[in-house]
Amino acid sequence: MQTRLRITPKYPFNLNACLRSHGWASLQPNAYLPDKEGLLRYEHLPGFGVVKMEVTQGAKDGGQSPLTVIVDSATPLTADARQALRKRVAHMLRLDEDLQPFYALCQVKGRPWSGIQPGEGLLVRSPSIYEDLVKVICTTNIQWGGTKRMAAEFVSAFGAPYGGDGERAFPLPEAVACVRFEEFTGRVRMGYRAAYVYELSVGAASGEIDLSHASFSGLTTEEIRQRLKAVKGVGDYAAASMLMLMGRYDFIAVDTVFRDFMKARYFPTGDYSESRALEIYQGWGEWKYLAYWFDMLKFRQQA
DNA sequence: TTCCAGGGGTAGA
DNA sequence: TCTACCCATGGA
Repeated sequence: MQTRLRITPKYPFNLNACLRSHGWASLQPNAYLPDKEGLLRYEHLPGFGVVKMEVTQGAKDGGQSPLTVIVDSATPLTADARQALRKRVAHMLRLDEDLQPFYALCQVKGRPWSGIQPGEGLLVRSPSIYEDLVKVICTTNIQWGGTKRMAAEFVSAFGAPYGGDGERAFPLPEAVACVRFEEFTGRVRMGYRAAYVYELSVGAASGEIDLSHASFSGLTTEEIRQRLKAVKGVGDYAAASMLMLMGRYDFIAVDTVFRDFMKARYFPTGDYSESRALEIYQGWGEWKYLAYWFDMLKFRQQA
């Protein structure tokens, strides 16, 4: 059963540029479709089931060209499922996020930021905070290939299946919480991160850890940061990454990617220090992460 | 074989 | 608040 949904972006948006700008689009249950310049994902809609969806955009240069979502499901999409899916796609692609103040500041700051096309390079995220938290924990102290492997194993071991070909949606915390820790570590090789992901899943399933979007709305960035850091396995890097995914750009996630870029762009003589590196983006206020992110994207494009 | 990766928790100062 | 030390796992 196939359904086509059409979503017109409220602001300029370039799907392909967003999918290619960082790795989130290729972490299971997501996959980047290079030939279609689109996104494939298996999504679990509670009360309905698991669907397969492909998101593409008509115009290659983005703009406000409509997005097409082709949804495959075992039974016809209900009105509720259709609405839930629209909401999730919009959230994943940040279609409702107003970045006009950031783009205006970019024009003031000049190169390379003034060269940013609105809607390019935005960071794709997951429909749920739980999924992003698990994935961010799986980026810590490991190479990208390891993160992809862990996401794939986690989905394969605990995700709800779509059809019979092995494709699965991202697991719900309840699916993890209902097995013992020994079984969890036996099915997914996450190393010492396993304890963090398991504890997070048990807490989210029991309601002890509230990861609903609503529970974070209205909080200051610092309040959200403190809540995130209360999760075991989440330190400064992971909290900053999560804040970015949640649309708060006040903090920069300092990791090897940040350090390597800063050394290449601003400290080629080897006098790098973290505090001096962070000072460079101090004037960007609530847009520091995006300033750094686009600085890096433009630097890479140039290289 | 050794090092270290898109770090974080903990103990001790 | 800062620093050492330890943490599983796999790629280089």
